[in-house]
Amino acid sequence: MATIKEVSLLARVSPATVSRVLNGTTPVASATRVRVLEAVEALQYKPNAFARGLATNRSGGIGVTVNAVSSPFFGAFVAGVEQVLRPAGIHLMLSSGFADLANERESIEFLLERRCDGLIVQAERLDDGFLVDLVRGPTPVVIFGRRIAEIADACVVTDNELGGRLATAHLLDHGHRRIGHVTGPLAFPDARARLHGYRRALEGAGVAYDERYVVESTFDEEGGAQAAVRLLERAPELTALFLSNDQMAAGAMRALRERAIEIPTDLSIVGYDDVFLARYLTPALTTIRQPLVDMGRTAAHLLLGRLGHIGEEVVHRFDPELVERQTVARVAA
Amino acid sequence: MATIKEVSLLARVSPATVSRVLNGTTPVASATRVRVLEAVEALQYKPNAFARGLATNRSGGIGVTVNAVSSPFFGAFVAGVEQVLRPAGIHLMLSSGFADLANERESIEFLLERRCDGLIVQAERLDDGFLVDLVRGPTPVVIFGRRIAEIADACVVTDNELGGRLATAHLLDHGHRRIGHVTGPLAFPDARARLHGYRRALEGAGVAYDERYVVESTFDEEGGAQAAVRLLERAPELTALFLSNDQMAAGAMRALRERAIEIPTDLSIVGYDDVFLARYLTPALTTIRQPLVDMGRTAAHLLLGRLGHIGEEVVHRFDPELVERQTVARVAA
DNA sequence: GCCGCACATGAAAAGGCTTTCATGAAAAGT
DNA sequence: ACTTTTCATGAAAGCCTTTTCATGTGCGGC
Repeated sequence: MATIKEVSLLARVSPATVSRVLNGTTPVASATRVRVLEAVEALQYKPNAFARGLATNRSGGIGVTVNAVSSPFFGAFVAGVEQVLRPAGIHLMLSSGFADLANERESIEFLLERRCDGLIVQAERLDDGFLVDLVRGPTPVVIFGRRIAEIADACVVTDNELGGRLATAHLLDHGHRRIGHVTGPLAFPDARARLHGYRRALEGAGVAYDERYVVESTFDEEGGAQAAVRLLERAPELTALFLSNDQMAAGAMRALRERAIEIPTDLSIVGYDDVFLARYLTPALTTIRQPLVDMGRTAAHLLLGRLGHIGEEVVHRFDPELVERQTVARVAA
Repeated sequence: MATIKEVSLLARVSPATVSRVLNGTTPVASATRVRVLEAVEALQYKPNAFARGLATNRSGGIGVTVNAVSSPFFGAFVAGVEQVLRPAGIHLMLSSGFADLANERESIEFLLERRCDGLIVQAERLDDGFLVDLVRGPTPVVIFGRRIAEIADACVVTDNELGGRLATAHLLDHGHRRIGHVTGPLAFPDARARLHGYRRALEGAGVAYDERYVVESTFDEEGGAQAAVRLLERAPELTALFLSNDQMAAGAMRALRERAIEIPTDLSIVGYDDVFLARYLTPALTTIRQPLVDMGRTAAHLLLGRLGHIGEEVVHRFDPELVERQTVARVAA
């Protein structure tokens, strides 16, 4: 593989000049510039990323941590990130935290050691303090999917409370008054915000919040199934259920079907996330969509800004929206 | 950030010795070793990846290209890869090709320029010749999901023909004789192999292959929907359909439901891939599963082997298996 | 027609690590 | 006890860029 020196020899200039041509740092006489470019072409010269990194202390790569590469979220989000970073010549270094505290921390340290120029972090378990320190540290960081007040302008989030309100309001609009809610683990801010939105929507409609109608569970199918069953045993008068994510909703739907509860005739359901599968459930799931691709793009733009590239104006908080499908029925008022 | 020199000063040794301790390249007297390690600890020293790369010409990272990060495939596969690479201290550099020829080539070149130590490539569009050259080039490469005879030991694949046979045999076993097949674009070797399996299974069961029963389409829902409709118009006597992937099957199911064709009563369906959504379709889709996580792990192991790490014995060709759910009904013989 | 300037370019240092080669001390052999 | 070998360690070169500083050329201004 050719080095800058060989190029400089062929072009009869110094290595410094080659560097200048390639990086555009200093004007170079156009005659010499062409000579250099020809030499580069002839030798198929590609700058050595290590040497460049050593000299500039920048890597041209940014790190991305996600809770789980295999989560359905992840794909759309990373696709968005890549869409903007790739044209900027920046590559992605990937590491997943598998929703485990130690692992998430390790992922980040791993990436940091690799001296990436910036970091996009989607963390579920790490506490706010850690993230605040991280953002205030030397490496530019943007936090995805979590809003932390002290570092709000490093965060790209959706308004989970709004989402919770939308979901609940949709049910209220359809005449439901006894609406249950299965939250995710309340350790997750997302789950808390959605719950809060649920509560506010109810109160806004003059429906009293009843804590018997709320149950906390895990963010997976099994969690949704069990919680739904438990909730209906405890409060059979419920006419609708809002679940804190689509997987949970899917689990609930299955469990209820097994118990011969018709959806939406007997019970209406709203999920959250508009994950791929929502469309495929039967009946198709009414849910709340987060604009993941856009959020990925935004996170990337934000990071570019922090890296000193010309920053676009950027929205930090995205509004989720309701996607109406077939799991909500109207109920007599 | 501390450098090796500062460590060496603190430990009262030369930088060379520090390097030796850290890399274990040369034995070091245990007394000095402890001193060095203590100094490393005290200064929180992390070797500079650039300098190291420059000196060794290795990056400690491997590149992964996939056709689309957002494909449901991708997550499971990458998770497998990461499971083995991460403990080896190797990081992933990611680039997606978006199933576009120019893009795929570019992805690979991008990664190569970044001097990654190895490459795991899942390419859909690139021709065999390119991949052969790539594998024979200086950088270790393993090819995922595609078998090329000349470089078979760099390939990790499933036996798509076997998969096609399994799907078809399952239908035959259930008494079906008039079985349609919607193939993916025949430009894809996977699609060809599945078709071939379908054909062999039929012939093995003494059922004549009828090309009116086969239609080529795209690997997405729309493709599946249109092809299924077309096929049934052309050959209403069909009692079963084997589709070359799950997305297609999902599309077909939806289109058929709209035409009041009951599944599996009126028509049985088998998909391929056992993508996440297969479980969630109603009725749940009977399909062929590929062990993606295992394949990812294997690809990673294989690459490690080529990188000179102790290589585990490795299986290159995985057997897919049938996952029986609810879209196949028995038919009177 | 001379001085000072701008401008293009080169020389060289710096960046942090690995690795080869050399050296000195200790261990083994006679 | 003296030479030979082994072993631990240090000195220094090399990896390839970028970037600062210096130099030389040609030009405009007086």
